[in-house]
Amino acid sequence: MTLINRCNLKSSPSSSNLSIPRLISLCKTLRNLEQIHTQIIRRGSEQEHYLITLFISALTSLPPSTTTISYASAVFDRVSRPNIYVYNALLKFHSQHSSLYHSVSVFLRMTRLNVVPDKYTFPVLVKSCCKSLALNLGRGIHGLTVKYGCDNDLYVGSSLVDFYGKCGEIKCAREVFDGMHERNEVSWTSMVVGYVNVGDIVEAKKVFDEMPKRTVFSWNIMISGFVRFGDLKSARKLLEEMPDKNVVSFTAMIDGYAKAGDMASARDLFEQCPDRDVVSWSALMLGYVQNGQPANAVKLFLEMQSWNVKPDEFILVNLMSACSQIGSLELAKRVDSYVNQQSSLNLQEPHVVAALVDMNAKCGNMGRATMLFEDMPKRDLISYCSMMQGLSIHGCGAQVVSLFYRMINEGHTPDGVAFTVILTACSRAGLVEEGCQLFDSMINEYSLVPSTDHYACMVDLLGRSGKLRLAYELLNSMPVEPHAGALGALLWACKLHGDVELGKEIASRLFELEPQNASNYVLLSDIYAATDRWLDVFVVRNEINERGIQKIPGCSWI
DNA sequence: TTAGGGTTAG
Repeated sequence: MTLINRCNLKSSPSSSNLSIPRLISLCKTLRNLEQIHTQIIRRGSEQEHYLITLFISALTSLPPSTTTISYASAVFDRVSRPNIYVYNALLKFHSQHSSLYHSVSVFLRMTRLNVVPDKYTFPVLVKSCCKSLALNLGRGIHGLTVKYGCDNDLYVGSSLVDFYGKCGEIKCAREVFDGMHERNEVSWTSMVVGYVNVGDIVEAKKVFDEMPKRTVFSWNIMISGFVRFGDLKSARKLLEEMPDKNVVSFTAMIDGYAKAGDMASARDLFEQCPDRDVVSWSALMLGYVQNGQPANAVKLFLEMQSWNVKPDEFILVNLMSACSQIGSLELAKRVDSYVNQQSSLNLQEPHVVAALVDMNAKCGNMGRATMLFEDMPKRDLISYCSMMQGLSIHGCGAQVVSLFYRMINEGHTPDGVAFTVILTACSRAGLVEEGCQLFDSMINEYSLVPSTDHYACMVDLLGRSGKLRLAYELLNSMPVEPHAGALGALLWACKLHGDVELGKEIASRLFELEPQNASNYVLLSDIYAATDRWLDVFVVRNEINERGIQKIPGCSWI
């Protein structure tokens, strides 16, 4: 039965137009709207601005898809002389569903046809610029608000404050904000968002404190602002003071505790959280994954299912990461088949496939990982990195290198992460020449600045292959102080190749950097022991005891 | 005539 029949509304051309707005307001799906559209055409109402405005607005509230974009444009294009309402409805549609290009071309078309933009035109246009961080275009539009006399409007002002703040132009945001004739909670909140965005948490708090009226939005932005800059104490204080906390407020705080590694507090707050949604479950689960508690992440997933919360792709990616950490092939198989049963999810999403590839590779099912990777209709940088990483941990260095070049040939530009993966693979497989060439191309061809991790990879690569002096020179040529990882890699190499003198020097630098890390002392004592320097062994061991350093007992999974 | 606006989170 169609919507028309269900509503028991006549569809004859003589019936009043009022029935169509009523029908449009009842539409929940694209299919419903298509039925109404048929009615509009049948009644010859395609030129009625009122109806078309309502129709495009209804399309705007549907979930985004390529079908709705072409549909909205097609409906609009049939109107011979659209008025400002129709234009504004289409602009709003584009600001939410499609690219800045669409919005701008609609705007240009309307001004060319002498349709004068009004105070409703600019907020949506500014929002489109904001989404793309199109600063110069936004500035131009700001100028046009003045030209068309809309700059004193509350909504235009608020959208500009938001726009400048999000683009990092905080001075411009403040200027617009200070010049506003009238402000409401949204204008104030946008100002707070701007300061949080540029990292000026002090000024953000000042504006927040000055706000005449705070909303749940403004409280939540301030809490997540403190969380973002690691000030958990202030965030928690605000959460306690907040009158009507919602799930977002709690989730921001849970996120903060999880990032700080305080999973006990995160869990505690999660228990107190009202109306927990999939985002709050996800925040806690990600915390468990990132803090090396994969078993708790899996347990939480099972708990979530008993609460009948539908997992989304973030939850499943977390579940797969947890599974990768556990490394159980049995669990991986179950999770793999579970994920594949989730028909509501887009399994072609690159990051979902990347997680599946990663999980299978880390749990020892390289066959399945390869199949998933090769079956992808389109491979992106992330999926390539997952596959290369998988091959790398299985020691297939040569395959990683050829995959890396295949990735480039497919038109992807390697980033810092991709180079970390490839350099690690070269190091593991002893591919010294390839590694050096790649490190060189990273700097000279791709203009990337190597991070301390990249240097650590190279030091490891050179060190393992016995080129200790080269590794040492590279270490000293680093523009920033090498971190413990790079020094530690060289110390290992010294042990491997029995270089006592270099080992001594590197160890002393490491002792300064991490005086309480027992493994550095043990490594140095091993280096001495290998060359029968037992007195030195004694001195180092003694130092461990004197400094009260706790040795972590060795353990094995085997 | 009727119609339309801006701010939060993995």
